[in-house]
Amino acid sequence: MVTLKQLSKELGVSISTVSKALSDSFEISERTKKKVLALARKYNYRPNNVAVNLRAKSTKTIGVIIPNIFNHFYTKILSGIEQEAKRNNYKVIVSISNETVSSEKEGISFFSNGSVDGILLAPSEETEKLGNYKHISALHQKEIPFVLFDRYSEKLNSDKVIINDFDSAKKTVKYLINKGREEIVVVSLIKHLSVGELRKKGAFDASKKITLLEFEKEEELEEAFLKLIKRKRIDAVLALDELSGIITLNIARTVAFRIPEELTIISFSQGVLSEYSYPKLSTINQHAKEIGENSVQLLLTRLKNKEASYKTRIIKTALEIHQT
Amino acid sequence: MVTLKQLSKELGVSISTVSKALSDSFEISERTKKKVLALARKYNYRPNNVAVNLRAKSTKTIGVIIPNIFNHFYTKILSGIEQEAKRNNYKVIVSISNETVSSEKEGISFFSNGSVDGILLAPSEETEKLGNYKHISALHQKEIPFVLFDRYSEKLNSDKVIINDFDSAKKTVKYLINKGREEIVVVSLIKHLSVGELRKKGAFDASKKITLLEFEKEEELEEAFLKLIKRKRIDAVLALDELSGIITLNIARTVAFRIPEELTIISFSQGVLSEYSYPKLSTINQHAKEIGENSVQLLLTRLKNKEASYKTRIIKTALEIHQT
DNA sequence: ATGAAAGCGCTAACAG
DNA sequence: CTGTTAGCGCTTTCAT
Repeated sequence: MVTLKQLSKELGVSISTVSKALSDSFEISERTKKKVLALARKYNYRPNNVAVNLRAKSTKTIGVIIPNIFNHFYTKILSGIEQEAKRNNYKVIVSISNETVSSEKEGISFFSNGSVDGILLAPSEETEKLGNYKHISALHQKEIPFVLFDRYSEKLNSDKVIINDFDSAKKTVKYLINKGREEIVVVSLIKHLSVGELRKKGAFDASKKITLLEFEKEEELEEAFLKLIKRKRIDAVLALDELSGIITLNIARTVAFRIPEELTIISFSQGVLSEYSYPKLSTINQHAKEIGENSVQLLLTRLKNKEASYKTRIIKTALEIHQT
Repeated sequence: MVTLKQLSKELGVSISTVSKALSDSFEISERTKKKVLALARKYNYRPNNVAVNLRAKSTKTIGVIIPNIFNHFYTKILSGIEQEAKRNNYKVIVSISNETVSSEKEGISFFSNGSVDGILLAPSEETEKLGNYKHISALHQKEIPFVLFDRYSEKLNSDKVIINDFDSAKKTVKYLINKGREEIVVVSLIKHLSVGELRKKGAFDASKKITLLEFEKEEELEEAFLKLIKRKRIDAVLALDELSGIITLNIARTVAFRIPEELTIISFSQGVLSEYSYPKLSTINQHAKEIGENSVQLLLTRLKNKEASYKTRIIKTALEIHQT
């Protein structure tokens, strides 16, 4: 990489003259500017980012800690983050926690050395399970601004971007009841997540008369659901996560349920899974991309004003019913 | 963030003493080391990464340009990259090209200012379509090492990590023939990708008697495949990409094909889609994670020795047949 | 209109 | 064993 020093030497002017010329300073004569610009272009000069960062004491980089990159929901959030960051001339560094506390800590420490201006973070499942958020709140001491997205805790004081899980589940159950569905089953594989808890509460807030199937492992859910539908007539399923939705769908089909005529399945999701399932699953779309975009916006706002009070943005969900 | 300067001031020693003490230099007395370490811990001192980078003229960061983050295949590669990078104490910056030349160029220029030590890149679909790789080979002039993964071109001289697409397709068709399948259909939605071309050639190299359905849009493929199976008996499908596989599967089921008894479907894939399809699709697993890991390894090797000749690593595929 | 010098935070060669 | 100094590449203040 060519540097200001090299350019200045070749042009026989000082480094500062070259620097000023390149930033089109009024202090520099047109003639010199032309000369400098020409040579800079010839060598494809680009200011060394690291040096600029050191000088500016800012990196124009956002660190993202994401629990799981195989989950299409987070992938969409990441895409929203990346786009919004780029739009604001920020770079994005990614660290994947794989739902473990240890990787999450690693990621945080990875970012806590001036590599990033701020952090976007969705706590790992393990973190939520243990309820220990000290490694995250430690960012406050380090004065590294951060924004939580999707998952959060009352224990954590910070900006956050979330969806209205409680309301979404409640509204969906109400919708099912309105449609005349009477035997509603709620299935879930995300027992340990804060969002799972909220959705469950929302569903039960709409109706006490709900059967709950909540498990940690896919096979357990499969077994339980199969047993249930053999024993009892049901006509609606609300899946609190996409995987539960797909599993329920596939099992219902093996026992020849007509879907959605005999059995309505609605699933929280943002996935390819539901899109390419057969038949297409009805979903509660979580607008993942907007979650990502809003997280970036909140963080950039925070970077501009570190003293402002913490803000929460709630991204609305949309119920998408597929009749086919 | 606390700096060496601040520590040195509080301790009443010089900056370099603090620096040396923290790196456990033999030049420093045990007593001083203890004192320094204690204060450093108290303030949670971490060397400023940007300053270290400037000094070291290396960023310990890898830039990744990925065509599409919604494709599970690339997501897995990214995960492999991230893990292998972390294992070697490198950070990962991500830029998503969305299969467009313009975003790809943006990404490259984004990285070409000293932000990264090297680049990992899978060219966008548009780039492959246009056959113009100048913006990529320009990295050679800029002396930024890069490694291509998954997609590549003869026009590009570089390290690369690829799968043996030609052989995999060929072997799969042979497998089908061995199993007594006679009417084989090859379906594809990745006409414009170099890998699509290779897979197609491989399939035809195993048998000339193949029906080819190749389209750009999902609907076109759906229509054509439906028409075909109504007109003619077929007993095997090789899908060159996962989407084609799923679409074929869903259509075959609407017309009540028994799968895999009557119709074998095998698909190139690395997806959740095939895993949670019903019935489970048989797949040609591309070991995406290994592609990611190998890309990082090749790049790090290159960083150590910029003069070595270019290497190509071929990641083997595995045929995974599901009987259910 | 141009240049010299300082300083961002760090490391390391050199001096004492 | 500790300190001084230089320099990574850049921007900016302050001379000239």
